[in-house]
Amino acid sequence: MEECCTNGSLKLQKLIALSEYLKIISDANRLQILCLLKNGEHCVCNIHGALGLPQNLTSHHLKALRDAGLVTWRRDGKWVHYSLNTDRISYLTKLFEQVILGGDCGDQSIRAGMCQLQKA
Amino acid sequence: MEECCTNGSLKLQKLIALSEYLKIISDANRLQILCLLKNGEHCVCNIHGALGLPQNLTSHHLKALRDAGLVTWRRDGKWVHYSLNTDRISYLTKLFEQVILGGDCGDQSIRAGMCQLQKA
DNA sequence: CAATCATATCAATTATTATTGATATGATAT
DNA sequence: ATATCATATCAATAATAATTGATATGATTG
Repeated sequence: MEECCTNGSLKLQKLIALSEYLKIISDANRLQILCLLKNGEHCVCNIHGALGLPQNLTSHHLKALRDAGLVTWRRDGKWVHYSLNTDRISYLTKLFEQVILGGDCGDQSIRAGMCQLQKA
Repeated sequence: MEECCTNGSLKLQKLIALSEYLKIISDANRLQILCLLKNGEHCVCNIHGALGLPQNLTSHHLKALRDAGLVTWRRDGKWVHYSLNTDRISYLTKLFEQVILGGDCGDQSIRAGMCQLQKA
């Protein structure tokens, strides 16, 4: 049976995957980048201009988003344009719903309202 | 007009609030705690037992979740039982949807596909 | 009230991440 | 080819957060 808190269970794998994504998007600067990209693709210069971040820091955060697969990019002459990877955003959203909102933990070994130690 | 990337805008405030929540739940241990609490309230002993975490570390993470308002607790003799604050979870979910999925950035000063620097 | 149990707090350490400054790369224009 | 522009990378530092060990608190039991 699929369990929440058991080593190696599918639910735990999903939970850890979600945790990794959330670490990436929980940075306010990166979240702003994602938000900005909702209205279409932008070059790095626009992104760091809009957010008031130094260029290298912007690149650094974009790399994190790229590595997580949350954005894609294309080169256009001197410029590089970034876009949302909407498929990956959807996947992240699905994971969020499954882990945070989805049914109960599934761990039958621990029942609500019945403290294990209370029995002893 | 409500903007994404402008100082003090409502969207930015929401974005920062979301960022704070995500920092709390992006820790795998805390995410496991939340997941475990989906099947009802649990005492600290069950939580640290189920996750295999030391008692003090579990308390530490529970404090973070409490401070963020994501869980509530009640004392029951020697035990303390924690539960999800489902209202707050719903609010977090709403924020997530608004910031991540909601309409575009709203920042008219920067238009998709048109690099500011390109004009110069 | 002394002992014990469940939980919380605190200080110290370790680990992780963000930020900065300097430099490299890859493209275009002169 | 050289200069310049846009972006990326790298090393160093600064800032944050997780973990540990020791101790405190609050409740219960004998």
